[in-house]
Amino acid sequence: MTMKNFIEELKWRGMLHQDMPGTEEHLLEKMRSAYVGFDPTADSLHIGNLVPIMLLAHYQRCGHRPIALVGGATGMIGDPSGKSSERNLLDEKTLRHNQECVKAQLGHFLDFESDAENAAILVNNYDWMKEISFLEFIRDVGKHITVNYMMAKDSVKNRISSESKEGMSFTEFTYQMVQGYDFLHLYRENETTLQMGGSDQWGNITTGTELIRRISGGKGYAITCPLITKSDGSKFGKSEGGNVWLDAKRTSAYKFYQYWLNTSDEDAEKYIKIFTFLDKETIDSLIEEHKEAPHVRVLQKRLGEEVTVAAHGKEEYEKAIAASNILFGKSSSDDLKILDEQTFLDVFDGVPQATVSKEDIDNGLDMIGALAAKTNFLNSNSDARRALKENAVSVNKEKVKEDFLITSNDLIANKYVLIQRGKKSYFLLNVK
RNA sequence: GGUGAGAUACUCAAGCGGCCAACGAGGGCGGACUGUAAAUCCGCUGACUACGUCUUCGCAGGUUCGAAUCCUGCUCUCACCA
Repeated sequence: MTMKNFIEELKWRGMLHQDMPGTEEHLLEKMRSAYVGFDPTADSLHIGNLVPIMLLAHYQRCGHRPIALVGGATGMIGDPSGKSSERNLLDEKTLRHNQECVKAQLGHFLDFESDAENAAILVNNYDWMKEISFLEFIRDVGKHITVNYMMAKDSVKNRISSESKEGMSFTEFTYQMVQGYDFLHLYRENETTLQMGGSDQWGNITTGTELIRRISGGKGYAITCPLITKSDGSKFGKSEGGNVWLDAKRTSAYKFYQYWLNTSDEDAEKYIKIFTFLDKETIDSLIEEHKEAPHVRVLQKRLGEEVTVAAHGKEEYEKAIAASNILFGKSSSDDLKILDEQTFLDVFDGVPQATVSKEDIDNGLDMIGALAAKTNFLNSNSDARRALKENAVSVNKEKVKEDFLITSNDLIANKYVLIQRGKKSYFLLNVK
């Protein structure tokens, strides 16, 4: 089996931040195993985790074996990297639950199932860490690393010195040892010779290679990828609602797709290389196409498609497209009325709702009542009047005036009325 | 403890007896334009039974036909001096 040059691949995709000398040659020799750690602090990964996931996925496509390590043990300690304060600890039951969820999500990107030589493996460091006693650990592992070495790491320095008043517990100080031990363990058990991670993980990873060298006399390698930024300076992976999660229950496929679609032009060029498996020629021609007609947003659309299909599947992606067309396209009230109830609810998932009685509708519901008096969608009747005067209000996608009355003719699926203020705020009237 | 300055809407900040629901800026919202972007332009931004009425300018009283504006007390903030 010939290996595709993984380092080469990372370079043109802009995913290589640092690599340990000799890594490229090491990977070209034959199939190697590499791992990335995932933190099971929640029952879902978010798109911030997507970069390390893609590292593994690209790695597998280059012919190597990816290992996803769920940090059951390390998650109990908390990584001090980039954290200014002590972290809360999770109990074992929560961790186990989270691990199961994370595992399912990784399956969308990595091939765990096939019997190919380089099928992905999932491991949990709790499984080996729980057997080790404290005495054993400090004698067999701790003996090999000096405190001086550990103190020199940025993650530790930042917390102990300078303006940080919080200090750092012994537990967090130990973190790098525990993570380092993972590498040693995988090196011994699975012939894992490479650890990858975000650039903030460099310090932790090198503690691992150090342990491998000192204890086993072997050689471990390291690759880090840059932290993903957004050109406008805001944080990647956050929308108004908080994190963008991979779990559809937390972030609907529609919102997930929208997040990618709203990427700025500049970022889209970067992201399409990182978050999709498209080859260089395809991406180059897409970028070319995008430059000629930026308003068509081919880059954003393709990016959204690739990532959404990967994370949620083709069907969910198509629903997201349909929803997007309804919300942002030139859809009319007729388009809305065709929708079945379930699709309708999916599209307007998370939109504020209020219930009004059937009689109100039969008598004809005036717009002040629909917007404020009976529903509290807007803060006050004045606000409602203002919105109407501004020509901002639509019922079922059609602009209405102050004297409009909602009647049973306006019901969608016989029980809903869609009200809008402006382009972006939607309200759903539920008729009972 | 002493002296001085201040407290105005989401934020900053005018106003210092009637023309004040309160200038202006930022923010927010809406409209036009547009690519579901950026920039730009325009409008709105206390409430209500709405050409009018009511409640708001730290809190409580008072003077006056009339107070955010003047007086008294209180609370808090800031600056300077002990």
